[in-house]
Amino acid sequence: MPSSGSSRPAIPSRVTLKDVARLSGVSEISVSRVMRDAPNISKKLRDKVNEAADTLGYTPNRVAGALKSKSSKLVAVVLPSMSNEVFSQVLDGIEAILAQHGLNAVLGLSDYDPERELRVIRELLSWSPTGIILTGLHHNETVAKMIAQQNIPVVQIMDIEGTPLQSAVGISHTKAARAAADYLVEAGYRKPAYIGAWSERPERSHARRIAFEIRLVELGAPLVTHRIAPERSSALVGAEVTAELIKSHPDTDCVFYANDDLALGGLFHAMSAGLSIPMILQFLASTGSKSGKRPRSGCPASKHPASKWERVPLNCCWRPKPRAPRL
Amino acid sequence: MPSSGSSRPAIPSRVTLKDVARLSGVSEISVSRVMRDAPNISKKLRDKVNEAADTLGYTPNRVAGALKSKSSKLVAVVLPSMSNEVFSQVLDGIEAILAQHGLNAVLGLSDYDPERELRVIRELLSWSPTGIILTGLHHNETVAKMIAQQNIPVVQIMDIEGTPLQSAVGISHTKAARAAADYLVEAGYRKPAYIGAWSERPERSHARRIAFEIRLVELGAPLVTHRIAPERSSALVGAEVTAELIKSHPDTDCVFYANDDLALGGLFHAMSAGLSIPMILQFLASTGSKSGKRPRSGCPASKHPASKWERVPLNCCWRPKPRAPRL
DNA sequence: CATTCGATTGGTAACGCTGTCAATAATAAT
DNA sequence: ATTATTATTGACAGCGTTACCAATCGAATG
Repeated sequence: MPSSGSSRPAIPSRVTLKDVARLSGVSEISVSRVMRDAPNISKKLRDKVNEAADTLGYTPNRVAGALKSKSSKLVAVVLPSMSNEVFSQVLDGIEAILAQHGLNAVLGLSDYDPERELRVIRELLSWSPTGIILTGLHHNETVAKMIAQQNIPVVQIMDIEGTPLQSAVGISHTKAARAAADYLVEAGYRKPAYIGAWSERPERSHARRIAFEIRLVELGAPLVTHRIAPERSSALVGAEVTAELIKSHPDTDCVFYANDDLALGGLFHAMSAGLSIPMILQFLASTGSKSGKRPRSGCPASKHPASKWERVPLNCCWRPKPRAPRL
Repeated sequence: MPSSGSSRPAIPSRVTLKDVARLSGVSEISVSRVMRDAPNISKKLRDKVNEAADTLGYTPNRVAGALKSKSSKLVAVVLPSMSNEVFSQVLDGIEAILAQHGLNAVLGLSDYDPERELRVIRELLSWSPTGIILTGLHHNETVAKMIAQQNIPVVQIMDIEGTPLQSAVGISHTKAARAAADYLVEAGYRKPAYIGAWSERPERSHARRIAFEIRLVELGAPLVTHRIAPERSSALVGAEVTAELIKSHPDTDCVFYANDDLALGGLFHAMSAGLSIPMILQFLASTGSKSGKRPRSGCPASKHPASKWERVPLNCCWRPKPRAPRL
């Protein structure tokens, strides 16, 4: 109990470093170091502090720490929306790894609106995150400048075709679409069609379709037709558009869907219309459990076997400090 | 540019209140008030400050604000996982409303593990969130105590059967299951089966099954059989279990699935096995676009028509201060 | 005209923690 | 033994903002 007034119940004001320091008879900074698991702490001190902290039920105040160190254990994650299954899986993966490093995700959704995305990024940056994850590679100058000011790592996901601000993790939508075209033609299909939705809003789907079409022409099996629904993608739209497409182009022998839910709808239509769907088994197989622990080699956050240490850029662990060059 | 050394490029250190105050010739606190859109600010002052802030490209440092005010514009959101479609939709909805109020979600995933949930909650609370959203009603004393210490609003979601810490938003899984039983029996089905997965890990599904079974007995159409797969739910599991169940109990005329992906798998199986599925259209219809703006009446964050104001508990807007009683 | 009350602005002191620098003990090197 | 190096601990000063209190100004009151 940090402060106990005698007159009345007293506000159980937050337990701070100071309280722990007082109880354990060491300096505040030492408590701070123990809590952060810094290197070069004697076991004796560590034990003393931990005991006091447990007794008081101390929880570090990350806000104060972030203010002083100008970097928090938060990672800004900016996604376009949660409606697309892809992004919930992405977020799941992000969170899993962040958690292993004691980091937390602060989420921002742009709803595919660049202006809104800008606002969201600005908002999230005001939390001094230790890094930021953006979706896509198309970000304007303002974004670049804002992020540069904070000097934090940026990872852009979902796309790798273009120039990333720093680093990009994703797939080449062009190559993916070409691979799909190759696969279909090799499998013997010659009358491919394409179904997209929401007017191809996320540019990535447009890039995919174009690459798909070009490759098909190269392979001598050009697209029979394509449909881009104006609505957002959904299983219902997928089913309806598929029905219409098959009806007006009965010679179509395969369909490339821009989205998983569109494909699902198409699948429903095909099944109920009695069409043969040779790939359904593959689909089912790929719908298997998405969970399971993903082991990941991280930096050894709590082991400091050697001598001199420094924070690594990600700020989540320590590494040996390079020996300073003598003059 | 807050500080520009003449000797070298100089670190473009963060633009702060002080810089804005200097440029606009007012006090720091006034700048702070303008940025927070506090009441009782003259238009002249507001304009001066805003202009200076724009010139400098000032962005408030939420971390500092949170430290001083002991409350941030973050809302802690603790969900079990992102693998279940339900939770990504829930998160989508949460984010949409929070964004309207200038709040941001900090995400924590418990992976259905109470111990891990505790860690995550502790972690998130260290950011002085302005509120916290938990999943389910079953939380132990420690959680209750930690939250009580911070004195913030708690919303528990997904379930309303039990005693919430403060408030709960969700459905009655018991009633839902009974309603499903009623519906099926009324629709003429008499040989119901049940399929669940992952050993009924989230207690809610267990509650649902029991209520379903009881109601079915009451209605004179007891469960033919049930299957609880040990693996996590997935379409593949749904398909396999359905196949097995139908084979061993061919008289089954309807199935209650614990999860949407299980049901999807069941649907696939049924379709490819040529079974009639009277409800597929309903399913398709319900898979429609999940997006769309959800209008919501919030508190008027930026209007202060009257005289004396104070922060409202949620800390996202102002309300008139009640007149202090005279002695 | 003096007084009151509310509207508007400013000054000061933290919030709780960690970066920086410094001091002391312990150990190894010469 | 003496010096160099490393391991370990501490003191101090803010980080950038806002709570709290005080001051000023104007208009309305009596």
